[in-house]
Amino acid sequence: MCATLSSMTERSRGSIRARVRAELVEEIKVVARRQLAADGANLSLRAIARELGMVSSAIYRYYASRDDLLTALILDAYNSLGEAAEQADAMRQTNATQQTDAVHRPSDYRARWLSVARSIRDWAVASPHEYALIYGSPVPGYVAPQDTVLPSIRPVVVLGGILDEAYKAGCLPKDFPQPRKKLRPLLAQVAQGVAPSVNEAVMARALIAWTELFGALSFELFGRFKNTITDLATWYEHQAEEMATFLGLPH
Amino acid sequence: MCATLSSMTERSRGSIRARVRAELVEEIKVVARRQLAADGANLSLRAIARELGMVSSAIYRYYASRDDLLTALILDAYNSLGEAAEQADAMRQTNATQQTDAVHRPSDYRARWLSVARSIRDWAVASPHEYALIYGSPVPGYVAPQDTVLPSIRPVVVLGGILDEAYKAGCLPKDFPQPRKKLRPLLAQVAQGVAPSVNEAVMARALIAWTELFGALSFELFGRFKNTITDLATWYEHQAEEMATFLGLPH
DNA sequence: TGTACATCAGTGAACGCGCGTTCACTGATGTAC
DNA sequence: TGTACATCAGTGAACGCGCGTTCACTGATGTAC
Repeated sequence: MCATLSSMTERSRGSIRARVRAELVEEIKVVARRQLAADGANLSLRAIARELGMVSSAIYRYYASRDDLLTALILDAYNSLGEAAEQADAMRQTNATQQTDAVHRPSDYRARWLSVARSIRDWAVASPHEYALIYGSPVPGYVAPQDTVLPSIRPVVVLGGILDEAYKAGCLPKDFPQPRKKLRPLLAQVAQGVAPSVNEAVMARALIAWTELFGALSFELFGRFKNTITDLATWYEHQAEEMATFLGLPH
Repeated sequence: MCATLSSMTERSRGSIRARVRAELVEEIKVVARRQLAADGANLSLRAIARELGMVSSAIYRYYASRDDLLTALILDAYNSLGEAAEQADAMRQTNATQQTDAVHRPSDYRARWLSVARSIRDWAVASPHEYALIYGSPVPGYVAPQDTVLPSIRPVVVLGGILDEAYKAGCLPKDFPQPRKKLRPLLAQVAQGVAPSVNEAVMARALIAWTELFGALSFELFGRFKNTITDLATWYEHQAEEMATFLGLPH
């Protein structure tokens, strides 16, 4: 592994080329994201190439097709949202730990829930077109490959983790209304991947809360609240709190 | 108003032409709707003309532009959903009235809520592309004209009406958590147009329930529950019930 | 250190297709006297 | 009832533009001896 100087030079030159390539791979996505803003998901390789001062066929050195580029954008969006949620929770968690010396107070779970919910909206408001890409109407003719599944559930995993811990700590009610029998095995399976110790009733409410938050973001970002609810940040905060209460997260 | 025979003949011939015209105005929309299914909101006048066996410029006898046609489709979608909701409520209401001779039982409001919620999903599942048109990501470059606003709130008005009556009949709790001060005037204004007698706290929960239901439909129709929740009808029903409870609608 | 070869980024032309919209026109249907 | 005129649906060509993708190519960068 210990390279000679000359081969080091060669390698670093090699890695320069690789780095330039990686930079262009990124820059194409940056330009593509900017185009999403103007034209929705109908992105045009030719327009991207134009903006980069390249010939349209040059894009094919970096992405095999338009759909490939779209997949890359979708993956990025999922991961960037997932990261935002994970970081928000990690920060909130360490803060809480510092304060009480690793003993969790019941109210921590609610604070973490709210903090993650907030981070999700912050991300969505900052990147509305990426939000539309992953949570808006599906792009006609485009089929998401299988490897978008894991990145796509990262935020659910974060929220699920909070509820899982809260449940294990005995901080969630156990008397939520039971969903119908038909639903229980389905909910149990979802719980297994997201909040393994939680029962079906809590899982059902978790999904409902999750659905509500994303419904709220879609309404906000797709302009359904124009001229009615104008203070959308406060309104979202209120919803996140109502949903925390709906889940039985203690104050 | 009593026309002579000859002028009758002329008029009926005239109205035949008008009827043929009206039929084509409709048929263009029918074909356009079918295309929405295949290509999303990027509908193509040329493709529509092709399917109708016309030349592309002939469409302009019926719609001034592509955007005009899109507006017509959006208006139709809103009205068709609005009608479905209104009818569902009207039917449920007359049934209940027949049974108890115009005296409303407290449980009627919950039944009406559930019935309208169900009708909204039924409509959405039957017309997924029209749903995407009005509740999916906005079409880039397209601005909805002002006259879509009224049709677009018809379902909210139906649900609002149910809550308004329930509230007046004293069937809804009055101790819901107060939203923050900042939100109250906004909520009061929404209530004024939809459920005038209801207070801000109930209005807030109504909006949350509404948001949840539409979030659920978007998740379902945009394929976010693939391979997880498979019995989507039952799952929606459960959500509608949880939201009815969230609103305090009595059993 | 220098030379011969391989890799790879980017070019430019082409293929074959799509689109919305305008415009002068033909010919049928409807109207007024 | 019959004729002269106006309305209107639909045509076909054209304008001016867009697109994704392929392919043979040039020339620079990197690699192996």
